[in-house]
Amino acid sequence: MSKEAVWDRPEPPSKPSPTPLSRELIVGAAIRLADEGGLDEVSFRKVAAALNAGPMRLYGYVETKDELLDLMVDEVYGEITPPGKSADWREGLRHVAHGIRDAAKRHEWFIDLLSNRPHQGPHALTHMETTLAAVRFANIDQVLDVVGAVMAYVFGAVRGEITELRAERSSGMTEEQWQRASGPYMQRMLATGRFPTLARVMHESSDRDSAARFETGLDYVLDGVAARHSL
Amino acid sequence: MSKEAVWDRPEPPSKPSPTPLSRELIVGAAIRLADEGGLDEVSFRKVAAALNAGPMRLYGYVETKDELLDLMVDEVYGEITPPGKSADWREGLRHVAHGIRDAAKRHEWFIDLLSNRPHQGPHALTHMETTLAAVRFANIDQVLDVVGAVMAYVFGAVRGEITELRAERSSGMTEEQWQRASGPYMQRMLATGRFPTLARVMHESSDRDSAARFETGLDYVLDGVAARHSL
DNA sequence: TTACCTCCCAATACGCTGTATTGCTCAATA
DNA sequence: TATTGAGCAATACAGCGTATTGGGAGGTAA
Repeated sequence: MSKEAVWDRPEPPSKPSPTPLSRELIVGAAIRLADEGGLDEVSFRKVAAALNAGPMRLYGYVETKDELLDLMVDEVYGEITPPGKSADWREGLRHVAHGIRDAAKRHEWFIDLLSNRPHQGPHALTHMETTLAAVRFANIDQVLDVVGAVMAYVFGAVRGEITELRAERSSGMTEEQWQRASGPYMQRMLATGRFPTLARVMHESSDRDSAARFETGLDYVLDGVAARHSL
Repeated sequence: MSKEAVWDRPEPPSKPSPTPLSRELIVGAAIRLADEGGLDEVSFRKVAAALNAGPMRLYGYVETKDELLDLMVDEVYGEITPPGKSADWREGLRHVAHGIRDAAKRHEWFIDLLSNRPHQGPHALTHMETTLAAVRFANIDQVLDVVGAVMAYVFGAVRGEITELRAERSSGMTEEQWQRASGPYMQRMLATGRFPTLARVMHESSDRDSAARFETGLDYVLDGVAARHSL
């Protein structure tokens, strides 16, 4: 007795055309996810899903999640254009500073991945190389000090900007004044009278834009370098 | 028919004497765990276990894990002694800088919690208040710029130090030289000849201790402030 | 052509996370 | 004494990184 045909038999799982994968594709997808939804969106499961793959397939290309994050960081370093061959160390360091700041604004998660592990990817190394090369002092120890200090300032300042930006976004968007943004709690604290200077700052300071503040701080550092080494 | 006695009946769960709890106890336990094993050791389950309690009991005192982390951060701010009433703004800012650096060395996780959210706990606010008050410039905008720049440098520099320290610890302990520490990979990269300045730095720079480098950078910033505002 | 082997991928599984929900037990009140 | 309320423990759920397992396709040997 021949069985009747089953016309509407569902396709067997049907291989949703297993996309060929690569490290670049994976890192790219992870960066896209992180740009859109923050680092929380970067999980092996989600990255894989974005590439029509099962989570475990990624392990063929990337050993651990930490490695994926390292690759993402290095990719960002790759986006930063190196300083030109100008003889002016100030100009060179300014270029580097803005390069990092701009990259961090494009990829807000970048700054969160700084504390994990020193950056030794190829792009990070070339970035370091060109930065060091931009400061042509005779004394190599001085070069290290100067570059180290500028980088420290830049990372710290950018971290602050991003943090502030996130706070504004999460606490109701577009509050132009910080004290309004942090709402009743801050008002109450200031009302205690225990923070007179803080209160004065809140009320009397003109809220200058963040780019200008970044620039001012950078000027302090560069001026300090010039003063110390009398350049 | 009377049942035989069961002499070795296990005690019913027996209430392991439910320790009284408090926010301070919880935050204290969390800090201790983080100091010993890093932020990964701070989970509601582990903190609760350290206090002989079930995980869910903590929710009576702390709303979310983020709140717990905020409390930990504020506790650290509380440990930092404020600058004295000296009239010297340089001295004041130096004191603040070292206070933060020392605290971060005691609690390495502190620096990891900086990017999450602006610090507005009571101790953080007093810290900010005393810091601002230490810089008695007439122009309040200048005060903000200066304090902002110094804090940015300090946080960035400390982040770098901690990161380096962790890398040394994880890659085989006590390698005095960075290039040796990062092992064959770094050697290969330098051997490519693509990083001449980096190579020169690695080989020729004297490895000065991190405290001195921190100090030098801080001097740059303070000198720059003095130069810009001609003090 | 048929049998087998190998490699790649998917599925499953484990232990961990933060936290919502449920249920129990004891103390104080009506 | 009966009832209610509070506080805590236990359970449950969805997500995580990743180790392990299993199956199906492709190439090779008989």
